[in-house]
Amino acid sequence: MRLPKLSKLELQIMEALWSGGPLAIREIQETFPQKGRPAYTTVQTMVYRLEVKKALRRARKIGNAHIFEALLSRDAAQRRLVDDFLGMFGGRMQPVMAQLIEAGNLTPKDVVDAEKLLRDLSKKRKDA
Amino acid sequence: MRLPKLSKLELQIMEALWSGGPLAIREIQETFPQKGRPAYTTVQTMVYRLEVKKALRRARKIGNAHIFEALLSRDAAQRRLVDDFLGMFGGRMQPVMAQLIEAGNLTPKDVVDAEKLLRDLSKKRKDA
DNA sequence: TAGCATCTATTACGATTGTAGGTGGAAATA
DNA sequence: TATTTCCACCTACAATCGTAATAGATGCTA
Repeated sequence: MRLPKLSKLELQIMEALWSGGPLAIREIQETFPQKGRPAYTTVQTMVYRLEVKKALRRARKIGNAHIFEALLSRDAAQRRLVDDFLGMFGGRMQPVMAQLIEAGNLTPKDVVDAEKLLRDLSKKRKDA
Repeated sequence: MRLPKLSKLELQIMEALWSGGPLAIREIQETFPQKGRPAYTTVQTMVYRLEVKKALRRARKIGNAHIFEALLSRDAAQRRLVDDFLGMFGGRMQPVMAQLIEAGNLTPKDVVDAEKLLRDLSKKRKDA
């Protein structure tokens, strides 16, 4: 399981750790908007499961509370996400782009940004 | 359940109907590559579940075999897919594009195609 | 120190997904 | 017609996910 598959809720928990550094369960729970915030033990369960998947680990303890930190990087998790998503489209990029554009998810600005990113990237690769 | 969520296998079954027209279970099963092809009854189970979700229906009968046809359009299904996917990224397009580019899934040609699509689309919208 | 608040650890349960076996009936074929 | 093949329908089961309750341990506070 080199790149574990994470569900949406698991992703949200990882996001808390990625952007907020090592956190306790309670702190992770509080990163969710009050409206519809999952119960403490729900977050706890998911954290334990993420631990089993080696996506995070117990870094240290404060009082009797464990502090968890991400093991899996945001980038790796998102790579897996993208791969699965492309798999849903038969691995072909074209229909994905078409869908994004048709549905209005992809704006002209996004495309311009993408071009710039591509340019920067190919430059970096040449330099390296 | 206006736009039902479909799993990967369900998607593949729908894909068979979208591209192959109304089909019997056996025919759907045979659209899968021999290597790793799911059992007949596996396909059957998924078809029944898609029926419950109103993603397809029994169109007619040939002999004692039912012929199924898609009710849900490919476009609608993919829209749902994209929405869920974006939801995983917090609904922001930017990190998605960044990820696609970093991972090499999005090539310069894809971006050029995207531009053309965007132009055509804005033209069509103006005309309409 | 007694009690309240907070954590941990364990257990449970329904829904969804992928997987498929078994049984009985219908159709094609020998 | 007898037999083989195919199909429909029902049932089952393990894994994952979201949800959370409960019980027991620990730590803070009056």
